[in-house]
Amino acid sequence: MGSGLSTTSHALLGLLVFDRQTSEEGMTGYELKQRADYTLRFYWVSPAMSQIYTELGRLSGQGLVEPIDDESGKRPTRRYRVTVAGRAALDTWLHSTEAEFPVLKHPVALRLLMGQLIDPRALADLLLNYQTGLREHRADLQAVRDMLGSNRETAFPAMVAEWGLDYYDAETRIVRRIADEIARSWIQHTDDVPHRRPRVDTPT
Amino acid sequence: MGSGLSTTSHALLGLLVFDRQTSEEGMTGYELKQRADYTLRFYWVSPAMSQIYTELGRLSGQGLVEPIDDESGKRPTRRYRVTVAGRAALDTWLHSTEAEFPVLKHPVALRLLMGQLIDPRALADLLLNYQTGLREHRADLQAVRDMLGSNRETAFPAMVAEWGLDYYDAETRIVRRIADEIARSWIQHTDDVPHRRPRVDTPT
DNA sequence: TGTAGCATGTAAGCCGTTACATGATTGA
DNA sequence: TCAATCATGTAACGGCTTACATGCTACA
Repeated sequence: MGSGLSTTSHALLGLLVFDRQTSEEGMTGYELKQRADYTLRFYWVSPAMSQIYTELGRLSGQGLVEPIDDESGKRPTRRYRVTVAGRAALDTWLHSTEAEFPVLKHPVALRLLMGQLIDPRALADLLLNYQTGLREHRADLQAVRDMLGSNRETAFPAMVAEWGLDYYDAETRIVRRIADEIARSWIQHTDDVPHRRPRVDTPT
Repeated sequence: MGSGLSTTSHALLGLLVFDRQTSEEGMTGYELKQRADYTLRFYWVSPAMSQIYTELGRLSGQGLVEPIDDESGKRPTRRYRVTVAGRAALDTWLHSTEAEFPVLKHPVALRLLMGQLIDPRALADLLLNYQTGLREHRADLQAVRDMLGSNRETAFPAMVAEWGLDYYDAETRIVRRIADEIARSWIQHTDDVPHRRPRVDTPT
């Protein structure tokens, strides 16, 4: 990364730029975490609280964000605001670095790859659980999309939310098809499935 | 993780179980890396060589794989074979741990989220490059799928490869739609979008 | 009164990468 | 002979998580 900042740093910087949520200026680490949980997790990750504070410290050290000690509230908190340098750093990142190809870590597909070693019932459960997870995630993301409405300022976040929804829909269709396929072929040859009875003893 | 092994460890253990590629018994770290590059990267990650050797050392230490010093070839190499305990550990992992929900790190979606800050031309490039990447990845995965043929032993890997292909197809459709949408709305309001360098108003 | 949420951090440690180091074999 | 590929590792370090530590505020 040109400036020595990770993608996560830039993502947080981006959240900070699109502040507009409270009447206060800037955001606290806590608020940042909430925002990350709300949206960022669907396309990137939601860093741990400790990581947020660490990044904020780093960004602060580079002068990309500016801490404002806010005593006005019921309790003193530290808010962070993007500086001009921070805004410039984000622009540079957006315009002069290539976007890497997405990385997908898919434990369900990984297990299905070894489907031969999995008990048919466990396999069915695996896909069923995943379908449930998909429904839940989709619902959460739908709430995000609804919240965004349809005004010009939120057009891009809304677009990305819809992208995510489409992705979940596609994934749901594919998994349903696979589950059906497996169920069918299981019924057809319950006699010769090459599955060894799983020894559930502890290794070593 | 029950046994203290990472998902990556189990993934490598899985590759080792479905050995069947050379006449030799077991696989070298190098071969394992090739296999990971070939398939694993689509659903999980392909660890660095150094990481492969580290994992092999760890698995070896736990008695889950067994090193075989092979002097028969032109040059001595160390092959690794899954032990009975290793096979049991994989079974345990597959049957008694829940599969987490997939994690997607999507730099393109992340940038699109901040689309407002991106120059329209750079934005178009971003999506164009991604579409190229999708085509390339799809072609690589198609080759994997073709290689797998349609016999009983490769049914699961083939299923997962097709899943991946469907995913790339869905993604391609979505991105094309988004790119069109952006192009259309850009043409519609070229009046209120700065034509040259985007000096979007600084917050504050 | 006590629990959930707000709020901020430090420390230990894992997972994984890049860089470094080494050397043999194959084929243009 | 020179580059690419095969082959195996160690060292330094970054990014991120969990666990730990602290304390205030709202509310049931």
